[in-house]
Amino acid sequence: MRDLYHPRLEDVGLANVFHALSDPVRLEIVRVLAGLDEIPCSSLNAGVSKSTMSHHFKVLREAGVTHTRANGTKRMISLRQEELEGRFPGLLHSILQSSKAA
Amino acid sequence: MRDLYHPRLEDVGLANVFHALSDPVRLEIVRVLAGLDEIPCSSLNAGVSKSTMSHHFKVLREAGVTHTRANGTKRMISLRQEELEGRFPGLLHSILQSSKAA
DNA sequence: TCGGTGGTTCGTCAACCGTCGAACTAGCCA
DNA sequence: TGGCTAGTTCGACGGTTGACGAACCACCGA
Repeated sequence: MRDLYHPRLEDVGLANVFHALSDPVRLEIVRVLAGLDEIPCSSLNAGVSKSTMSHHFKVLREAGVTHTRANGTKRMISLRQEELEGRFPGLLHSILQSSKAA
Repeated sequence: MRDLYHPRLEDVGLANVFHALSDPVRLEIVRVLAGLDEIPCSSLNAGVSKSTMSHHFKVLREAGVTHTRANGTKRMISLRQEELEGRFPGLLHSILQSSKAA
């Protein structure tokens, strides 16, 4: 397993974040992650294969949306909530509100 | 020229909106449109060909983000600001804030 | 009626996306 | 060591995207 690249949030563009959120599977991941602190990747299941999930985790991570950390054989994933708030104030909150409504 | 399809906003998913905003050209269009009431399409120029602009206008329109209306030989385009606010409260505002910051 | 203007549509292209299964890797525990 | 579990990587696939130019269409004004 390679190194886990996490971009600095100041290097992330808004369009990149939107791209990461433009897939229903990834949007659902973010929705579930909200509020929770840090959960193992394995506890997320969107009905797609694990290689596909791995791909989606990578997209979210490289867009600066999530943080992933190795913990034994597991990966712990979390939202970069505070950092996102600093970079794009109010955005995440309204996304979560909107996804709740939809 | 065909009819201009505008979806009902209740039929639009959040992922569709994000997809529409995941392209820098379209994000810029939305940014310019914000605050302005209604402007002719021709006054927007993002450095791409007019067929490409037409394509982007269509994507935004079909994602429920903008409204387009024929006016003589011109097309008038506007943000569906109030409707979007009703469907996804706070979202557009934070998008505009974030795009201003970025 | 004819030309110009403003947009759309079409066909094409290369690039990218989401998905999968198969193969692989890394850590844990017996 | 050997097997189990969790996840990544790779290669392939079918579909979508963003871009362009060429052709077309609709309206306006002369």
